Amino acid sequence: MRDDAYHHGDLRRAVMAAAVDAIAESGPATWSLRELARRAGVSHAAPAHHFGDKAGLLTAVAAEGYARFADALEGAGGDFHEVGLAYIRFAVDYRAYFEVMFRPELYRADDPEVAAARARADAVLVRGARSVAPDRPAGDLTAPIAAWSIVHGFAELWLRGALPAGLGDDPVAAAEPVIRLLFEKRP
Amino acid sequence: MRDDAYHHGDLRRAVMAAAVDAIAESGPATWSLRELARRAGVSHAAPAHHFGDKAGLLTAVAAEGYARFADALEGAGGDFHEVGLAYIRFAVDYRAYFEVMFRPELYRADDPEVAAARARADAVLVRGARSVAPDRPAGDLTAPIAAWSIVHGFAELWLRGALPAGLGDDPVAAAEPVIRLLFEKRP
DNA sequence: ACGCGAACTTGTCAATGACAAGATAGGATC
DNA sequence: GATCCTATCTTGTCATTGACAAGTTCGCGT
Repeated sequence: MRDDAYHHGDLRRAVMAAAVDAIAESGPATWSLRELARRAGVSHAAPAHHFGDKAGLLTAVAAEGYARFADALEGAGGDFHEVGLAYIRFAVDYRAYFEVMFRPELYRADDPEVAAARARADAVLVRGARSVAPDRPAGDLTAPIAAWSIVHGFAELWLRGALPAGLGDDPVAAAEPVIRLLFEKRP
Repeated sequence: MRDDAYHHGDLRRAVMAAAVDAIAESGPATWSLRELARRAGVSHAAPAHHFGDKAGLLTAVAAEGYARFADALEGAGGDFHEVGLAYIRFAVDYRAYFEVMFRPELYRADDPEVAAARARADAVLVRGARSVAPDRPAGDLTAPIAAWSIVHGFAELWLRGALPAGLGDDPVAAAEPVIRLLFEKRP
């Protein structure tokens, strides 16, 4: 509100945004709470009030990440081909969230808000992955796991810069034929 | 050698082993150089002599990891089905190495020793992955990337504990049908 | 015997995460 | 309008850490 405000106005959101920026720039371990506080123009202990400690901040990031992730997957349609592309698009567009989400040692994975959003995302994956191999029995998790693995692996490898050059700069386009390989009709 | 030895004897190896243990226990960020020094019974600055700084130690871990990784893949036979299972077996058995290797922001990825071992592993992957879709032209990277993605994704998800229960406790056995799904003959 | 370099120690500094205790604002209640 | 009250933020402090500098010890070659 005011420049010299004792109350920042929306410190929680400001610190989270700064954290996401910092993580996207250089990973989830190169910044400090104190640096985020400086960026937000508050004292070094102000973030602790909202998040408790560093793990608390990362828990909040993971919770928001899983919520956005579930939204993205739910909005992608029932076919896994599209769910898979949405998975990869999320990983690239919301890289910071994605990197935190799949590093449970960084935050409190048993946080109820995190668990709920994560369950929502998992449901989309299991449901959508049936289309990979519709002939398999319902209890067989082979196809969902194969589908999940291939999109997750592609996303991780892309983010790490491990994939060979020559794929272009659009990860979703590059992933499209890769995912299709798993979907091709079988005899 | 001697208990009160000024020279530890093999500090480099001792610190590396302690680091690998610590990383396997609780990730690549929860320990400190000083703690490793304490475990090895040396002063807080002794590790720096061998590794320079923390990134130097992690670079050494990554280099040794990639070397062992390349050995494991090369010894798995030419068929990608077996290479893929070896990939997953390595990720689980040498979890600490694997987790560092695929986190280039933690170490100096341009280190020549790292780059050489990594190139060796990449070669096995590209060569072996041809068997996934032998009908594709040689320059087409779709099949290698699909194969790499599915095993890497499975390994990551397994390590993170993200996969549903009910798969048993043997990741290699659990991965076997998943990988086969990608290999099934197509019309 | 001697030097010389590698291996390790001691000492120090700024930065950090965590915590405790105090200050302030802005609304609720009377 | 005065008073309280609670969320929000500050100031101050402590142990720990990574990094660096300078000194010490060892063992090997000559």
